[in-house]
Amino acid sequence: MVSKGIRTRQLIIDKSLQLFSVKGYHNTSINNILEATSLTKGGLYGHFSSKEAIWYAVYDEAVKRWHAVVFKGVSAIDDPLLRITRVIENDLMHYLGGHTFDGGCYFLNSLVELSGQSPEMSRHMLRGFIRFSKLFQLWLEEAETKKLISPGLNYREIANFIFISVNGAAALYAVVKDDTILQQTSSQLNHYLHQLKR
Amino acid sequence: MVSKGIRTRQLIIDKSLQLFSVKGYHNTSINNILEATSLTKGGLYGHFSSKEAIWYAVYDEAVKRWHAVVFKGVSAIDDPLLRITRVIENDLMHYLGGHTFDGGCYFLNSLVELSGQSPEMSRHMLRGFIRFSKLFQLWLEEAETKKLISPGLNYREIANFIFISVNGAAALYAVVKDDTILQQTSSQLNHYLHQLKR
DNA sequence: TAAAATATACCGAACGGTATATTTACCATA
DNA sequence: TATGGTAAATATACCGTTCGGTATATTTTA
Repeated sequence: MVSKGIRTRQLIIDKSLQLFSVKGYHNTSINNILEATSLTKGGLYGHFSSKEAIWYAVYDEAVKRWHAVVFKGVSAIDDPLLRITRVIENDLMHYLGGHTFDGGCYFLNSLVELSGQSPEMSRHMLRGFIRFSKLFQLWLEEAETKKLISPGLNYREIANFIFISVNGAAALYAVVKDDTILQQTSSQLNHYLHQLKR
Repeated sequence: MVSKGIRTRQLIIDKSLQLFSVKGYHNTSINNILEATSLTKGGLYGHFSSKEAIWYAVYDEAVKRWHAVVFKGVSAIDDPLLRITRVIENDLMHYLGGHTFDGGCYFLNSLVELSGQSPEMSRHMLRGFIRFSKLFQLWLEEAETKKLISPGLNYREIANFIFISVNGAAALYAVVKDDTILQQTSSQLNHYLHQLKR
């Protein structure tokens, strides 16, 4: 049995994650978190030294959940292009469409909210984004060596474009809350990837 | 000479627009606006009944400025596909890249921040987005009747995809602050549009 | 000089955070 | 298996500050 402290800490992270992704970081108050967790200040500040410390813990948790959804069944796929297709579909249909987080995409929300505010938190997220984009690049290069796509393409540009489109879809989906947005984006990116083939 | 009241009102809008787009709505306080405008509460609340009222006025002003940049020289273009290309380029290179607003794209920032918060403000923005997307659809239909693109395409899907990609680029550009993001997105969307041609 | 514009002083509430008191969980020992 | 001691976990009460907003006084404009 995991200790009570650990369980409470996880509860704070879980509830804060939902609150941050729905209301945003600044507009979520410590009191909101206390209400959601049925804790009091003592119970919370015994686990985290500040609101910002909660955010970092929440970020790690969010990455974990996102990763579990988006990379499900990917490693078993041989074709690097199919891997990309699968990741895009997982991200759009299962991560976003499956409402992994209530308020849409925690990462995009945090990114937009904090990009003009906290350089440190922004850089923290940016590193994650770049890693994601780099993975696409890697798979595209693998596709070229396997002669699956036309040679001489700009992989960084393509990878960034995919990443950008998926995030743009997340932004729009958060407002319209219409699954066709996700399906359409998935379909469009499929076509896009298909044109890269030789 | 325009009256002093009108000038002050405009000053409040101008400064708030910059603050909102950099810090976000919730994290911009009335005091921040007072500092930026060198006003006091009386001077501000004589022009606006609430912080939210300021937001709506700021939104209108932002639309006006965005419109002026994005549709510059567009009406003179006959080819509907070239009009789309031009709008995309204006949006990416001149609106975003020209730093029309200090903190990136005021619309995307507001959308993401308020989508889980204020249904009314969200709907207000959504209407603008839909109008923008509908314009692309209109131009795509025009392109079809002029036999410039392959028939039977899903214009709503294509229009949304363009819109999504441009907004995704805005999100990423706000953090990386690297113009190549804009150039790459522009280039990718150009290729994308090119493939629609018959 | 009347009206419009702005400043001043203040409101209750909520903010993030802390110091201290109290309760609860857990494990060694009986 | 029961119990006592102790550290971990949580609650309570409070801090100074800032929040959006208002009522009223003063100044400036026209």
